[in-house]
Amino acid sequence: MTRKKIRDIRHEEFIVAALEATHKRGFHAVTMSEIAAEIGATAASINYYFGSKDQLMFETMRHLLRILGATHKQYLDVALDPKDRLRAIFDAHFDPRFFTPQHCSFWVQFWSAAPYSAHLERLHRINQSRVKSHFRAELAPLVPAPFRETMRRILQSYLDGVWLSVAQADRDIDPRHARQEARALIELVLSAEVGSPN
Amino acid sequence: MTRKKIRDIRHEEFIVAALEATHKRGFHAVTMSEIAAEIGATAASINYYFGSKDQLMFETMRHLLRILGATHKQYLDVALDPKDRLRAIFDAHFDPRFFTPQHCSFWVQFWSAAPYSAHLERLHRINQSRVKSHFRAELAPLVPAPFRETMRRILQSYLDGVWLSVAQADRDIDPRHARQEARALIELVLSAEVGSPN
DNA sequence: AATCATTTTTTAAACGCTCATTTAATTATT
DNA sequence: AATAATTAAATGAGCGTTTAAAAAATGATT
Repeated sequence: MTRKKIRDIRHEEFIVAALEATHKRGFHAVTMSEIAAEIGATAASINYYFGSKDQLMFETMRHLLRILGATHKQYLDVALDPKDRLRAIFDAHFDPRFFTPQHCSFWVQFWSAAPYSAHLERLHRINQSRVKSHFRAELAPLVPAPFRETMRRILQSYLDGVWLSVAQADRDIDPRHARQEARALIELVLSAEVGSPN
Repeated sequence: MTRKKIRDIRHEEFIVAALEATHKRGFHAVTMSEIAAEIGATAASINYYFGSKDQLMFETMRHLLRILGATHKQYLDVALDPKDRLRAIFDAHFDPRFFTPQHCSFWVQFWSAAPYSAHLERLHRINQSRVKSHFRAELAPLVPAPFRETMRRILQSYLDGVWLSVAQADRDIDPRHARQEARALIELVLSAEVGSPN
């Protein structure tokens, strides 16, 4: 019997509402009332369930991270070789379940606000080191050590950059295309002719 | 006679103050008083010179764009071949005069806030299409047409991503190193073996 | 040089508004 | 009847902006 408790239902609803409202109005501009209105509720009930606005935003980001983690795991489970495992990182980030305008907006704005809140900062650090170690692990069998860190930073910056430009909507959301370009970049990185200056 | 008018002096001072204060407190969190305090002035005088907080932030970004534009021009002036011209884009963005923690913070937060303000949005669109056409022009002699747009998006996303990760201070500011990695990426892109799937 | 009117620059204080949060009461559920 | 969920209204703090007055700079006239 998967009879959900009301508490869990509201939790989910408000998080979806926060994503939608943030996308519409911006991370800082959005108000409790706007978020609540998204599901026909009232600002006070957010505090009843989450305690504060900050906490709601925090939980919303954790929600995104859970989706990302689960999606990543799925791709890893079907990966056949090291290259597949590297692709899995991008495939997860660019999965249609994760790569949506709402999520992009929230994602980018949350991270750019993170350095100014100890609470959010912590989440950022955890996530960042998780992604970093994933990249390192997957690159290990593919790229010789001296170039590995450079390649990792290139891939990781690219990944961040895609989100940024999508959040600014000068690029449409197209998961399939995003994945395709990520693969192109992966090919470039893996085909690197070592040390060809000028 | 370079006797500056007080108006120009204050303009400059407040813009520097805005960069510093924003870096410390965050784009949205920072207050007029904090910015003014940065140079021992008072919030009201910001409005005297700029009219509003929004306008100050707007002018501050224009200031950054002017620095970037001038720096870029310098590099273009000494570029000897197409590859140099492509490098010039990255060299300008990663020039020590431009690539500072304060500028990074402001840069990233400004752009992520831009979609929610018509005023800022306009600045974003102008800048974005400027950068885009620069990339296109410089890539034209270097990359065959069918792959040019993909390569451009890869380079541009990478560029954005570097800023994002620097703003989050999980990567130290090191202009020389940033440039070096950008060159590595350029080499990758230019050495692309066309159409090598799987 | 000195005075004084005029303009520019600066500030302290007041204003008004928004918004997150709290409280106390109401409605729904068990 | 008791507990959980929800809300309307009150609270209070923070902030950008306005205003009116003070202070500083300017410059014309002795």
